Amino acid sequence: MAILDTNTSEASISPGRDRILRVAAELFLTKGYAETSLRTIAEAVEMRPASIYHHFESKDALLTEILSIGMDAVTTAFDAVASELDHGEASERERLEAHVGGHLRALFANHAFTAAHVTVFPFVPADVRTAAVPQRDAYEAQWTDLLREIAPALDNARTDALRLTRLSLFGAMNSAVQWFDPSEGSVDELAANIVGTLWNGLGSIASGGTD
Amino acid sequence: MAILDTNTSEASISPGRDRILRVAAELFLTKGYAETSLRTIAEAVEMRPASIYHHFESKDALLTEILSIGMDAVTTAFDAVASELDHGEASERERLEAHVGGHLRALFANHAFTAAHVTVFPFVPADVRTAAVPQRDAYEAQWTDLLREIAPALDNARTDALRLTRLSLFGAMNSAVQWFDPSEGSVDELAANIVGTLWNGLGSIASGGTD
DNA sequence: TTGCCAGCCTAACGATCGTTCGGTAGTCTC
DNA sequence: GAGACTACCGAACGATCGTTAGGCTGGCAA
Repeated sequence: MAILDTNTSEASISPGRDRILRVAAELFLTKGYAETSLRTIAEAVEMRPASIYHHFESKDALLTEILSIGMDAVTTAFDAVASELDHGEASERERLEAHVGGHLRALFANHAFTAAHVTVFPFVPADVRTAAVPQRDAYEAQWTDLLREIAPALDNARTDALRLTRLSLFGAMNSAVQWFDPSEGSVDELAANIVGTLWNGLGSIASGGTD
Repeated sequence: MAILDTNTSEASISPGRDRILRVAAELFLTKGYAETSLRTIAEAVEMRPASIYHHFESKDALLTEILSIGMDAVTTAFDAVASELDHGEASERERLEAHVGGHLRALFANHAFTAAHVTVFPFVPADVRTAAVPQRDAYEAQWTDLLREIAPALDNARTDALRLTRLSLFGAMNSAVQWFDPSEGSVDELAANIVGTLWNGLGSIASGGTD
């Protein structure tokens, strides 16, 4: 899956450009956007600051593309899982687990790009944020629809249960990026684990019975 | 509950100082730490930049105190709930709901101070971060212990279920700060809602049965 | 009345920021 | 081999950053 050549009509893969994107995404993720200077990025890719402007219009444009790549990765993963599921007859739980697995795989495969979305997004310049919002909202809507299909009873405007469930799920999935090491454990196992927790609930294993 | 006079041995409440803390916390939360200049803070409190240095040693020191106030607020809330629960005989679910309510109340009462912890923390300067880590870890441990007591079966090192549950719960609680309006709905209802979702699980209301 | 100090000020410091201008090597085309 | 283009560079621009030095002012203590 070619994640790095977003909105490039031709397959014009520039090693320098890609390197900048990858390194900058990593730095933005770990240090923050404002905290990462173009000189830091340039040093990390063994270039001079001015050279970055040959590939990107501005620092903001660089960030915008990084965020877009990240959303593309998870959106593509979601669609791929959805079309796979179309063929068979999967249970609700299996559907959910498949999508969680897809999200997690995209998360770890494009680590810095997708994770940057989680941590950096609240603080990016207003222009960059508004540019990224539609893509984010669309992905969010895909999950909302999925959860609504799986558990229609959640869709109660008064209690916001659907929203809460989605947020809990995203919280669990996205925070995994900060502690789970895919080289040590299987991502599928992690997905099964997350869905299991969400599916069965705490009540089923509480020490004092099921209330 | 006097949240604002942390580590001040005497009750020396300075209006100017408190104002700076409150406004800075709000700005750090919404715009980010590096993105918020001392001149912006000064303007917001109707002072000159230099005046801030009469109250705080540096920008980092200001942030350090803000983070500390935030952790104090939730820790104090947790302890208060715990000592209240000591008297009666609460069920597991009631205990959990009481603590979630306590966390949420502290979250909304000291909005900017506690919420700053959630969004800003990953990017704060290294010195500030290491200073804040012990307080954070201690609060995290309180919740881990609580969840372990409520559902000992979660404590399985292989599957990380305990960790996942805590992260899901924190994800749901802390993200509430970004969309829940305490003037429109009751925080207790929100707590009951969050715990209800976590307790019963998705399986109990899935459209296709309980798997 | 004098002295002190908290609280805030003006003015400026050096450092660092994103960005731009005018190049120079190498490669490819005709 | 002339011209064009890609990829990069050195050097500098103005703006903004956190921070500091030194001064003013009003109220409280002696």
